[in-house]
Amino acid sequence: MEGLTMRKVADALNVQVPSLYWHFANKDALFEAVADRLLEQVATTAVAGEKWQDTFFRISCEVRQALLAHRDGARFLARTYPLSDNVARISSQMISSLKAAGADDRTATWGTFSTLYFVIGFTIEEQAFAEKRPDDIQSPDLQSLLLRYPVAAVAWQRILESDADEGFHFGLNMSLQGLAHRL
Amino acid sequence: MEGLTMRKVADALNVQVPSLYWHFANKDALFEAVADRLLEQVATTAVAGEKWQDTFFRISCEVRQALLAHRDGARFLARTYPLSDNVARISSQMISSLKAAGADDRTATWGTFSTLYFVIGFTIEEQAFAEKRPDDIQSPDLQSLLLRYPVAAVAWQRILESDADEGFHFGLNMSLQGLAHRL
DNA sequence: TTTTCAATCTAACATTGTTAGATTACGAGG
DNA sequence: CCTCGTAATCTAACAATGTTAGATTGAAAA
Repeated sequence: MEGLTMRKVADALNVQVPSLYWHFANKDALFEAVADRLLEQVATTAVAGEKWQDTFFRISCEVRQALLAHRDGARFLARTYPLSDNVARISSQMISSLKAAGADDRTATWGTFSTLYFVIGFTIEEQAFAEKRPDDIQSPDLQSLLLRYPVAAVAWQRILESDADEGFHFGLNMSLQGLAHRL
Repeated sequence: MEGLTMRKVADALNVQVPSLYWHFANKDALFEAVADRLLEQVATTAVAGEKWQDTFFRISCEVRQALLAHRDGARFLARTYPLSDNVARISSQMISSLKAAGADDRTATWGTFSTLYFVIGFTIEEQAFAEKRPDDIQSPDLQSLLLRYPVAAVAWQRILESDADEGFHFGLNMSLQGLAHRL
């Protein structure tokens, strides 16, 4: 993320840097557009008659995969609150599927966004962890930390050894069950 | 976040810039330390005999408040995966409270971190939204977006008008109920 | 008194985001 | 065919940033 500079973008486009400022007000605006592009292929087709749990599960996985597909993808999305076409389309599909199952406005809205907040939060940490250099993992500071917090040490070992999908599916199903409890 | 430069840190400490590099390898390392400091006051006292739901609720609120207390607090935390004292203490308390209620290792670990992922994801968006300039809210582009996605428009209006606490409590209780379903 | 070393300093460098203003390309109107 | 306007790019430069090399301080240890 720190490596994506206006000059590198311009080089990739075979163009000089100031030309970018004709199309985007500043670097933030360009980054916002980049972040939004990540979600372009998510929830492009609505599946008729699908159970809301399946809709939520499918779209959540799509969002996660879309963010994982590019380095720092999740952090790009977290930079700005996106009131964009893509976010509107994605959230509309989720909200509609909940309403079709009888949810009221409040439950549909917060149920949808709470689920998305988990997805984003999880993927940020997943990606930050995946890009973490492994030499930090075995530093003496960390070893002493594990000794002082044995409960956390066990949890971290589990996180290290297990598939990331497992944690994601656990948390996602947890959210869905909590949401089902409201319906 | 973009405004926090090494020079401003040095100025605030009445010190020249290169002195900072004696204490931190680079800007990233300093930022990591800053992010960790945000969580210093969270979960400092364990409440004996507390129900795990109350522990989760209390610590989650403390984390959110700690991040909201400083500009871009949540984004600072999201920059790096923190294997720190503070995170170990916080997660240990949550995991222990779940195990005391009979949860197995897997449920305790992923239940704790899934809840924290929601807290972080929610707070990132809450903070990004709060610092968004209001002139963007009424742009013609956004107005056309609301017309094209009426379902999302209703949801956004609800989010705009409602207290942020309401959404946070909804999502948090949703997670806790989903987690209770596993026990 | 000398030595050592943690901590700070001065000076400089390459890179970054951004702006001002000149230049090109090209379709519309006379 | 010429002219004009404007979308889009360019050249040149600026201030600010992260970072490093190497000199200097100050005080505790030998």
